[in-house]
Amino acid sequence: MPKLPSSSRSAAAGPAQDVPGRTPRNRRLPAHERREQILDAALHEFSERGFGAARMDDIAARAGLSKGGLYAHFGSKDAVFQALMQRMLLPSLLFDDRSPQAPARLSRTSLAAQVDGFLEGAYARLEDDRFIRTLHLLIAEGPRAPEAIAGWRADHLRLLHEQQAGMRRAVESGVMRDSALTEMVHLIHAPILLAAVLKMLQDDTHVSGILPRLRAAHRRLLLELLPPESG
Amino acid sequence: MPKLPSSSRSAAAGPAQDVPGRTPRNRRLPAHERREQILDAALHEFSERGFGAARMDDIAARAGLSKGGLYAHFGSKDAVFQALMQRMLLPSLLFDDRSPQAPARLSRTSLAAQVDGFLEGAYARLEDDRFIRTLHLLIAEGPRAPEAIAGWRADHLRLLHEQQAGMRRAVESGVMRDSALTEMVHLIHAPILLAAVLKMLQDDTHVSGILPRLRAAHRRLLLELLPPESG
Amino acid sequence: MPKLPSSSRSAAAGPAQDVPGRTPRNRRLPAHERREQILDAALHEFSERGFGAARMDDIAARAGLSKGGLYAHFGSKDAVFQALMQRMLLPSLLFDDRSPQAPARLSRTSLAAQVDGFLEGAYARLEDDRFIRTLHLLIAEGPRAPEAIAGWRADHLRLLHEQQAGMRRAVESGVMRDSALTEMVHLIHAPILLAAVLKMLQDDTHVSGILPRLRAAHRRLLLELLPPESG
Amino acid sequence: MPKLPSSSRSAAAGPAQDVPGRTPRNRRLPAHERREQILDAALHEFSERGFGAARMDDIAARAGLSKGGLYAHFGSKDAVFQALMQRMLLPSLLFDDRSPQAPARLSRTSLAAQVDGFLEGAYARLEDDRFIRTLHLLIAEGPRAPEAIAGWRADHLRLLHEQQAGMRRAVESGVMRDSALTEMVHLIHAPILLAAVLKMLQDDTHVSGILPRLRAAHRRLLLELLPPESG
DNA sequence: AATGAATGAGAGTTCATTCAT
DNA sequence: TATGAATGAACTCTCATTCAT
Repeated sequence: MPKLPSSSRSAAAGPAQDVPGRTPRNRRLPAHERREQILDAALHEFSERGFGAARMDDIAARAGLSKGGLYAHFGSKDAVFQALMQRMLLPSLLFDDRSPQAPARLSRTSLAAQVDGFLEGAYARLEDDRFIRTLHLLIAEGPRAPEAIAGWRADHLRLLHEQQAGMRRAVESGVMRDSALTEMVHLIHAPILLAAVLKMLQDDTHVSGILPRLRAAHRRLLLELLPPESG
Repeated sequence: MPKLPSSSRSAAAGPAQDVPGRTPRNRRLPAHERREQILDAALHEFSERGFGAARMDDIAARAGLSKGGLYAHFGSKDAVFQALMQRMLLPSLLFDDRSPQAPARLSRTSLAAQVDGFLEGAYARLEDDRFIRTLHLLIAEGPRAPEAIAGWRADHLRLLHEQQAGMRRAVESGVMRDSALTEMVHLIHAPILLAAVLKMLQDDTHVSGILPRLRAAHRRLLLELLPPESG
Repeated sequence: MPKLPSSSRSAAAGPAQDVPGRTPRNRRLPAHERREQILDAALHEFSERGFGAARMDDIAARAGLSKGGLYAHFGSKDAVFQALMQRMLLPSLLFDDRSPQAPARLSRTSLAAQVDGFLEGAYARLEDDRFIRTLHLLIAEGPRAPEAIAGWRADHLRLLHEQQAGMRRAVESGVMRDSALTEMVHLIHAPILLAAVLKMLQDDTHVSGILPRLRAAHRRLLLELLPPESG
Repeated sequence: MPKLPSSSRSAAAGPAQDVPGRTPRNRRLPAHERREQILDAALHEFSERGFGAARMDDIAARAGLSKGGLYAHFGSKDAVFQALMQRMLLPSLLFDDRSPQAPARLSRTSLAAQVDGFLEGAYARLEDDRFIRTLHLLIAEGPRAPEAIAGWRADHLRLLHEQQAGMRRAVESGVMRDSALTEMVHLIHAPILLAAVLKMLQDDTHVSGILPRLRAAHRRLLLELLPPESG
């Protein structure tokens, strides 16, 4: 029986040594750049292995310095995590402000264009590995960083409220129909979250097969329900 | 920067010692029962702390035996996790088969009833702590148990395919309208996943405030798009 | 690093599960037979893995009963070891009394015959796996069982003294020459010990190639030095 | 039956705590020196208790660092053992090259001198505790480190072949007699192995009483058989 | 700022031994 | 006697953190 070293490391996940010293040890980097490199490395390791299983050694190696050097920038593993959460959850990471709102005087054509702009932004973000990793980390380890999460929560609520208000105005001004979607903007975003979770759980080939169809159906949904009744 | 005591244990989760000897050490249980107890305990500990931070001691204590005794039933922490995933994902996790399908000859009334049945089942499950825990664990630690996940994937795909086929038949037979929802059943389920993720991330008071409104809007969405054109 | 299950078990030695339940669980065997079976199993496991690494489970399984059953016969792992040593070191395990001695009136012919008898016995024992295992165990773990070893020591000394006395008489009576070999009988046995140790350390093919040549040279040595000068 | 306390620890060997902090914790030693200290400590512990019963804590303590520090130098207990075997077996363990060979033009006097040199080296090594420990470890735990052993095997065979060839040349050039000893050099070394094994198994007082006599007889054996017939 | 040897508190795992059945 | 679930004390190994250099 081959000796499996420890059991707290997934057999499925490749060892971090496979990507040794991604950054080739640039000495004495400006502190700010180093912090960014470290947080990039931390995002990778945390989302790959989870907070508990990620090792400071691996984060340091991926950031191109030694474990000791890492501690010159962050006082603890938790500090790295908190800082990462802070950076991740800067406004509009999960949602940007391009979701269909209601600028004055909106022709149907421009509504379709706006929907397409929204979808383009949202589904493009799904292709960004960092976005998926971030969301995964948020879901998986969020409860570990309640304060950081609190910031995200507030942000998230504010954005949704703004969008909801915009919807309401759009309906009142007649550029959008009153529908389930304008009643709860959550419904507009739900398919994107679904897609993101699928990317976390299903294999890539299946997801990349489904994504375009999901996007098309999502577009159809929005264009079926958002435009005003007549025209 | 405040120094966190040990850093690898969540500050949010209370220590397991707070609930000592939950099961009062029933000696010599039939192996089958013990396994169930252990998996129950494991679900609790894993979802509370994550796989990495959960301790075999705590799982054992919660299951009412010693750590050594635990190892008589599962050869490793990973094995516990695998078995847990196996057991959890037997009944299709995210969906049951009550989502709106198309029995022959369906009046609009019965479609509404069917929609309500679907929503009732889905949103009731959201109130089940075990469901949320399980889904959280699936998302957070899924990649750790690729084989167990593979089973879930297959299940999930099969169910979706069946539902999609049902939708197609319903459209062809005229009991449902051709819409974004019938084109991609995913869109029907997306709001529920959104709700589940909100439950994981937002505080309970906010979520319980939103949930009924989300459910109402979800219902409205389905009833706006599913029924056939005429009526 | 692939996860190796435990580290205290040699990767080179096959797991004991490979030979599961060598004896097919005969229930309620006479105590004496069971003890013998257990000691056989223990000899195998101890010599294969060493005392420390041998497991009571494996010994029990090899003996055809459960761990609990084993403890009905021996109170502890040490007790098994002690009993094994006792049994192993019954007189003349390592040496028998056929080494060349001096019966009255010994022609040179019969000396050669006696040498051959001695060699036959000694080198035949080298082919006996149990002999090699026993000697290996004696060397490897002897210090663990000082009392058992004490018995062997006494035996060993007594036998050598007898042989030495026999040699002296043979020289005095003129049937053997006074030589290094008669001065120290140890020298007569040394090549056999060498062969045994080689069997423990070198690979079988090499040893089986060397053994006949060693035996021939050993024979030549004895016949060169033991017979009286003239004739 | 007297119950032995823990049973997996030899009653004969004193606990390592009796010699606490043998090395007074020199912090930050160069890695190379530390490795040597660790291997020294490992030789002691392994040979005292056997591989299985030796504890990493004790090895670390004896080497003057903490258990964790030990693992910075060797990845596992097995790795320590392998490295130890490697180091131990570099200089040919059992034989050096001073065994009687045949330099050109060798008078009988110088042959005797050469024999004495050989015996001096061999029996001096028997007084070296490290030699006995090493040999004991090789016999007792050799099968655990097949790769390390492979190196030793090759070495051992090479040395014997060279000696054998030297013997053949010595016989052909007439400086040695053709005898059992020149036919198989093993016979020359056998008494030394016997002495070593006796040191492992018999008590010191007995062995130190026998050793000089064995050495004398060994000398006599060589001088009786090696010199050429004439004189 | 950076390095990496060293620490030390666990955590996972093993296994001799016990004991209810 | 026999079974095998259960115990608990070790033991190996890990890793966040410290600190001499």
